[in-house]
Amino acid sequence: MYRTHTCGELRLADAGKQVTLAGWVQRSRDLGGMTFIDLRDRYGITQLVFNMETNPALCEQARTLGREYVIQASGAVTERSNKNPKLPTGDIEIITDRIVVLNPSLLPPFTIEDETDGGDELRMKYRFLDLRRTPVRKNLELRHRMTRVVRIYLDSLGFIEVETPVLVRSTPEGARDFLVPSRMNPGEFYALPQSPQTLKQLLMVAGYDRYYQIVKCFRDEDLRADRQPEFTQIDCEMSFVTRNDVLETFEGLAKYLFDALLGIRMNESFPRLSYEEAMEKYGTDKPDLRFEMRINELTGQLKGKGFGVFDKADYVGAVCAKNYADCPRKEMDELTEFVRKPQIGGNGIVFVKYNRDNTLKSSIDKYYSGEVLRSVAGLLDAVPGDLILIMAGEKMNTLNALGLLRLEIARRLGLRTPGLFSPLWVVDFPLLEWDEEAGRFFAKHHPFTSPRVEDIPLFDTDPAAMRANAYDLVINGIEIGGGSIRIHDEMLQKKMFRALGFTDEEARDQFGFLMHAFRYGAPPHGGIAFGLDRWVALIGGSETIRDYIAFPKNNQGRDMMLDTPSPVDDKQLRELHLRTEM
RNA sequence: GGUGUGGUAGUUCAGCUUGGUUAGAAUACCGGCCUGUCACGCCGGGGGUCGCGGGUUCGAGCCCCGUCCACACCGCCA
Repeated sequence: MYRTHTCGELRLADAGKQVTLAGWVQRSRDLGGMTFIDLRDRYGITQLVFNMETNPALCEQARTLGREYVIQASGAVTERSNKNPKLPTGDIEIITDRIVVLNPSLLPPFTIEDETDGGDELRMKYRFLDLRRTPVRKNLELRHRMTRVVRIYLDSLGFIEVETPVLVRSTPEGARDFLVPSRMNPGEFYALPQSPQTLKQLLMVAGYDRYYQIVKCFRDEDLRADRQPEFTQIDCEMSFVTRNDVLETFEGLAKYLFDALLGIRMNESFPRLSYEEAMEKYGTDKPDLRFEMRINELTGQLKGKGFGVFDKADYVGAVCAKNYADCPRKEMDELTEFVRKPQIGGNGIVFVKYNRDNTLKSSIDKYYSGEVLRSVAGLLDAVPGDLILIMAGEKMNTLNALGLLRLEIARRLGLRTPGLFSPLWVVDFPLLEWDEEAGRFFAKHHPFTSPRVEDIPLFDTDPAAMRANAYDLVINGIEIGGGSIRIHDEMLQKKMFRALGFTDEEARDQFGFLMHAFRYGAPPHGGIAFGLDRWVALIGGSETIRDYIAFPKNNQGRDMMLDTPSPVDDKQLRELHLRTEM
């Protein structure tokens, strides 16, 4: 037995016990006559003490221990004369009588502290050392508690977890697939699943009416702070349910999670916003509702009054920043620069200050009467002290720019309150999206999403106007999950594939297994999938999911620690029929 | 594919605006002193291909061009 206790559990009540601890040397303090060593493991830190007077040989040995040496120490738990209130074990120390070096350590390239001196790159390369740090460990512990809570909740509702294969069939729709060559089937490939979508639908056909799986998914697309090529979904599907059944079931999951992990009670029902409403009011399909600052359309009020920029515009809209009328010139310039960035593509901003003396001041005063501006202020619920920011241009571009401007102002004014969570459902997404480049429609969600029943006739007249039985859970401006009521009828599924430009043969080729299954009694069904990494990062207070993944990939999709992707032997390539010449 | 920021001691950074003596700080590391520290303290020390390549110049960490790498974002992500 290497240890009798962990480094985090001994208290004053344990004083007098003879114990053996094992762990890593966090730090040592050599005071000459005596030496202290902080011994660390997953559970905490316990102080070892060595005295030159009572045991000089051992004290000398303790001085030779370097950072991150793995040691075993035995001794008596003793009440400290100088207690450390910052440490749970700070009332006691171990008067050590024996140490064994289990393994020495090279000097770590960065400090193993809560606030490390190591940069991101180095920490990723030495992730096994970074994982020793308390903040990183706490992130993984949070992730563990979260998956546990998810399983408890879904199990209580009769969901069963079913594993689906990782080697599946490549599909043309959606993200780029990771491909796996088949040795036994020359020239043919498996694909890693982008999600278990069709498999869970087949489980519904099989009658497993409440399924879930905490499952790795793979997408070969460029990375972001909140996107990794392999990530984890909480994947769920139910049979004999309406959209409302699904939303209520998983609103329950969200509430249960926030309560269990953060002690936050969400008593109100989550607001439900249509996609159209979200776009009109917030300029995005994933609005941050921690603050208001809605977008208001002003096209009717401001267009056609002689101000060229607005007259030419397809759309004029504005947001009202509360208590921001004192915004200095420099900040107004920065905001203008912000919307003009190529990624945003705004033309500029017209600022209207609602001064505290009740006057309105803007650069467009000469084009608009006081009454017009005052009515605009009224429409925006502006009061003295507020700042109105107006943008104009093509409608969707301008809404998008106003949406980003809204977030930027909120960031500057500190309105995106950490620790506050504002969830909502966004519903009624468009079913299809026209792709100019490909010259055809693509499914906005995926090709198995059902259209709203009343919109089905539009398949033949106006596909772009069709709304889907799809929904997203959005919290604080982050898309946490999404799903839909699926198509369970072969004919409707065929119609959908035709709308996406598939011939019947192509559809049968790619998704024949699903369409075929629909002929054998497919129940009405629907479901949802949540991004576990994003959700745990949100709860942990970060927007970087890497912090919550034990071994993440970098921007280029590389694992810096394993140093992979990497070349492979010609022999392997030949076996896989990827190389024929010798 | 594109835009931006960065790359200088083991590490995190300053120095670059305005080119000019031996490239600094903190921390880590090493040595010495120290019996109640807990971010111990004090004294001393070692440590640099200024990412890489080219150019301008009497002279480049600093200016210019190219390139590689990291991070953030756009495209992309059903």
